[in-house]
Amino acid sequence: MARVIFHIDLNAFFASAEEIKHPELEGLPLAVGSLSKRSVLSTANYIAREYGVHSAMPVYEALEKCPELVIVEGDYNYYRALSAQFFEYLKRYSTMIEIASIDECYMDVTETIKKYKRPLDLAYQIQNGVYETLHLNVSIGVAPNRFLAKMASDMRKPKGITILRKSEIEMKLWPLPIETMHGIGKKTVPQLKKIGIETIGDFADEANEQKIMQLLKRNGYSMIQKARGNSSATLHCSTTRKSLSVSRTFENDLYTMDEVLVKVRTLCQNASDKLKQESQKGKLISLSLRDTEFKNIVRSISLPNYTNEYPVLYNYASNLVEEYFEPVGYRHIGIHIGSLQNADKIISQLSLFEEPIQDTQTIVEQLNKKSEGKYFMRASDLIKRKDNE
DNA sequence: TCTGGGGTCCTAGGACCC
DNA sequence: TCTGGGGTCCTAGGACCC
Repeated sequence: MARVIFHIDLNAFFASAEEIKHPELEGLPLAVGSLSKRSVLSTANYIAREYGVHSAMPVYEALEKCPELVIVEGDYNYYRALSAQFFEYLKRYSTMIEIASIDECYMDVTETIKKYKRPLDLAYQIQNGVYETLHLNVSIGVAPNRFLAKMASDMRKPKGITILRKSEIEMKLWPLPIETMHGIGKKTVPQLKKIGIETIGDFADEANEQKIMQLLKRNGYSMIQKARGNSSATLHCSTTRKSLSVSRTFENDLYTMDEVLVKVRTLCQNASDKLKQESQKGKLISLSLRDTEFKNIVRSISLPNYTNEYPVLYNYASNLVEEYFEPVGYRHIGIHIGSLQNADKIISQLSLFEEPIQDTQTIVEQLNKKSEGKYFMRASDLIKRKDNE
């Protein structure tokens, strides 16, 4: 049965949120970023965009394009709270909501829309309702599946409502340049152009199918189906997070291991705080290092137990640092915690199989004992020893 | 004065087990 | 004895998105 999917997108969300907080800034070119020298913009309002300023643009470059640009330091707790209100408001229209990011979601309104005379009435009601309740503008795409709804909401911004029926894709979707296709990024675009794919229509064309499949492998098939209007209408409404990360770019590059360890300590503390706040524990820790040449390495290790304790995280993270540090100059460090589980669930799983529950204190003591007399121990050795015990 | 921070998903090779 | 195939886990890296 055909579904009706809305894709709802908050327009220039962070910038609009700042205009609510600071009404005096309305009418000025405004961007949210950070004032440190290596920062880039998160969002620019539509006035700033007229100067060619856009998100992910380095601050210095944005100021070259628009010297009068007002840059506000981001207040992400405030944005998260506002975003939660936005999704809460939408729930009155349908509980089948897939949150795609802080400022956009998909909503299955197949049932809701039956109560409306004209299908677009619901979209207008939501658009007006969000503005009246939260003073935020949204664009809405209306389509039979997720991909088309997303493409539709992108077609008119800000404050647009766009319907994209499958019968209309030849006219409305296929003429668009391939770089506007959701899921095709800046690495793939030049490769596609090389084989003569310039538009979404070219991508959907059966004559190009073999070439595209060769280039994009397995992913190619589902992308081709999307371009032909055949993507899934099933929403993923679960909100369980799978990983969590904290990272920082530093104003000055770090050249010594001690400097790196100091930063890693703080990042692990932050990661631990966030995990505890959400009652999550992780079983995988990764350290990412970006050097002055912008080369990234990521080194990870599976932990013997789920944890959210700072001493444990730091122990493994510092082992990774000591194992892989090179005096090349690092501009960015990240700590990533994966394989997350709800903390309560872990306990019940353990007791179910009657495995010994090792409390954090014990682990820390063991780790400390093993490190005695040594400058450091490789994380992999720790795991091996654990397995042999 | 080059290029943030927080996510998701996919691929691919090797280890290891049966 | 010269060599299989399937499944799963671990690790590294990369593309993409907002």
